[in-house]
Amino acid sequence: MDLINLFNTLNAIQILPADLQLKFQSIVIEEAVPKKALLLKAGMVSHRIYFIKAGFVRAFYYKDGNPYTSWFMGSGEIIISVYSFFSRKPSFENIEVLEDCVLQSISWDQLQQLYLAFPAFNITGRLITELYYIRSEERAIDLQTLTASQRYAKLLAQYPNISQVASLGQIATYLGVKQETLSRIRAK
Amino acid sequence: MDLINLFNTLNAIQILPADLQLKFQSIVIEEAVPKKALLLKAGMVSHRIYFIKAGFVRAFYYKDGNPYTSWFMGSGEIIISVYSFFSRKPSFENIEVLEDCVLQSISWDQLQQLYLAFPAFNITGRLITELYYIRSEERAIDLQTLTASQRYAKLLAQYPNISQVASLGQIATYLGVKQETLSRIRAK
DNA sequence: GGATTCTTTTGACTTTAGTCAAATAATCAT
DNA sequence: ATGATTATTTGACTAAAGTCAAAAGAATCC
Repeated sequence: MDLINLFNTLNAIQILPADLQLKFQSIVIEEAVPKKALLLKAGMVSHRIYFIKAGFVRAFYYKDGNPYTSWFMGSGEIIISVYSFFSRKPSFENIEVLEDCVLQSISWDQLQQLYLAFPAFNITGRLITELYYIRSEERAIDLQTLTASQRYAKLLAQYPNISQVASLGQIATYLGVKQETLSRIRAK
Repeated sequence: MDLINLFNTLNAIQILPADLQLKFQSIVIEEAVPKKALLLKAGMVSHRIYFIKAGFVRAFYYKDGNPYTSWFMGSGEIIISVYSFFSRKPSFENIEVLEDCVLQSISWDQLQQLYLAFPAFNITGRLITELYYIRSEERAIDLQTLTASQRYAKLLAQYPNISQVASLGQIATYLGVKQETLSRIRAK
């Protein structure tokens, strides 16, 4: 299996030794997941940690009956529903495929075994958790300090072709504005 | 030293065995910290994890020269600048005492020693980290889904006498509105 | 391929929040 | 205590975002 992209992402955090790379080769599974599939349903426990080899996904949750997007992720990124995956409790959010994906993943149990067998890999694990934490803080800071159009510009810089894969409404709830407002931000 | 409140908070997460309680007795230091003191200055690394026995604090950061409040914490709560404390890197945020405090704390090194000597305490540590993560996610969700006055009502429910210790401007930046707007929210 | 459904845009209007300035209230230092 | 400083409130106005409804544009399905 071609794990080059996954190794590139992990090596950027901390270099993976050769024996750990071999171990990955033996446990990672790869699957093609079509648009509209749900990787995680609210109420279920997140069991797997995924790497997006190709494709695009979003996470969303419901509040007072209305859907809100929590985040988007594209190829080269690692996806989990952080709270559910680490706490082993039911997720409040859903993860949905927006563009046909090739995903590579391992289970929570396999990850724990990697931590036991390769203690240095705990550092990578901790750093990934920190990256997620920082991302969550940054999101709150953006909502607190940026205007709606600044947040939209930032999202576009991160995912330049997001408009081709996510709907106006999905992007609007991520930004915290109504879709009519986002349409007008785009127009100018 | 009176660690009853601290033990109550930790026991609510996971029961602390007697020998660990004794260990705490020997390493926790208690200090009185006056209003306006800075527990952490941006650019410095967060070295200690504090328990607020009494008092009130806030964390804030600067963006484009303007201060923004990240969070408030009161007695019975555990405070750290999560990112800096765990990553051992300089903090982007400041922690400021808003009301004279009695703080109990241990250092990062001591915490690591507790993890080594009492492996089960890792679970408490992980749960505290999760609580912080959830708090950060909840903050983003509130900014995304609630109106300014709903956010203010929620803050008041959490810290009913916050107006006595935090200024209008400090609360306003936490809520993501101008202080004139918060003044008008209060008026009605 | 054309009707149906869903998504996005536009328009007119309302509500909410921001801006700037001045007035009032509260706090602090001597 | 009292004058000075700082914090909060209020007013009049502007800007931004929300609401509701309808029209235009895309995508999808027999």
